[in-house]
Amino acid sequence: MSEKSRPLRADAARNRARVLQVAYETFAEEGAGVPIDEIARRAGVGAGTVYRHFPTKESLFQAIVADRLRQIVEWTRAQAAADPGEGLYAFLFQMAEQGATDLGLTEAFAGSGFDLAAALPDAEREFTGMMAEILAQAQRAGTVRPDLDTADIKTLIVGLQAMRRFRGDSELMRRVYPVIRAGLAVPDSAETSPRT
Amino acid sequence: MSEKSRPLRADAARNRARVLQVAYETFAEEGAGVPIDEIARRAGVGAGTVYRHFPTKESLFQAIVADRLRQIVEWTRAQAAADPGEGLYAFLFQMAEQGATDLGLTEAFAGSGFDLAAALPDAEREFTGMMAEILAQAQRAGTVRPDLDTADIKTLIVGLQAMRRFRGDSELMRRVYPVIRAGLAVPDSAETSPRT
DNA sequence: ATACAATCGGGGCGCTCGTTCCGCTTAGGA
DNA sequence: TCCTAAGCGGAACGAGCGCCCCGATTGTAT
Repeated sequence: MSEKSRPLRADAARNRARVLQVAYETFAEEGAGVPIDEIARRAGVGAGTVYRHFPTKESLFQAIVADRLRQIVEWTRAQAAADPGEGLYAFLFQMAEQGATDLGLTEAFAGSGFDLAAALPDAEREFTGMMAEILAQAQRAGTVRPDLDTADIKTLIVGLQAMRRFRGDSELMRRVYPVIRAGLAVPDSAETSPRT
Repeated sequence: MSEKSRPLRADAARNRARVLQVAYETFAEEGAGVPIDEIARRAGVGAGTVYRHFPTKESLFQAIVADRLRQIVEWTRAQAAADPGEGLYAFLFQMAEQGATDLGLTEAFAGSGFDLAAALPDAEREFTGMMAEILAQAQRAGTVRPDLDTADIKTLIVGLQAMRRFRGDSELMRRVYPVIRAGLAVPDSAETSPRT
């Protein structure tokens, strides 16, 4: 519908790109709660300039999250193509690491005052579709227990990101990741859970 | 130092108790971000009354978290005494369920703008001590892998609470809890983690 | 019943933050 | 170079919220 109606003046295009870049970094560092003024200041523009390009703070945040999701889908597909059995694990632990570096994405994922599926239905659909693919791949390869679906994976991502954010350093990798990995592996015998 | 300097008037004592109770429920429902006015309204008092009993919003929140931690320590010790091997799991999944019902506690635990150890050093110490006990118990009983410490358990709690909050219903129990349980169990062979 | 101090309530101050407005600046075609 | 409209910045507005203040109220000792 609203393609490039007019070519956008050179300085305006420059500012828009700069705002996007700075907003990405700032949301990653500070989360969705950061004031627009802070983003404007870091970008070296006035608040009005931000609002000319993005009608609300929410829309700016959404634009960045959508872009981020697209990057992750692309990265993950490449990983899964290289090693189908490991793709799901690579994806999972990559998402966990995002918890340490990208607070905005983590919040968007955990649904802290932001409904991903409602705000970005297309991006969410593609993301979930990609998850379904690599999960099925891993299950076919026998590296992940078969009684899990994409909703479970999403839940684990939210948990892993929270853990990663809680623990600042890579201790998480050395201790908790193996626990999760062991939990996701196909159980040896018939029983899925030891008790109850 | 500041014991009961004076007996506190009857209506004042009543209001104080009412504020505490209502604040507990409100923080649990809405999280630490809820306005003091909302708590005052629900308690049927003025905002000034809240501030006479608790000098800051933060101090009210702390009082409630401290109380909550004490309850959990007590409950968990009883569970662990009944079944040493299961105590750690009972504790872990109980904490996860708190994620669904007590947002305030979850935030305090995850450190969302609240440093538990700094704000309530005594309560935090007792809580961590209790965790060390039941973890050692479970490891002695052979139900939990030995290469984990209390920091790992805290990390898992943060993750589990985030997951429980993300998923509204008890699906979590049926799918994700067994994964965590399987991950925490003592590995069959020598290897702790399959790869890398 | 009376008096007085403890307590109460809620309006108000000060600050933060999202969003808007408008007079000034400047890109870029003629 | 000149003109015009696109674009700019940041002051300002309104809403939300923590916390304080003070005149009105009420428990309680006498």
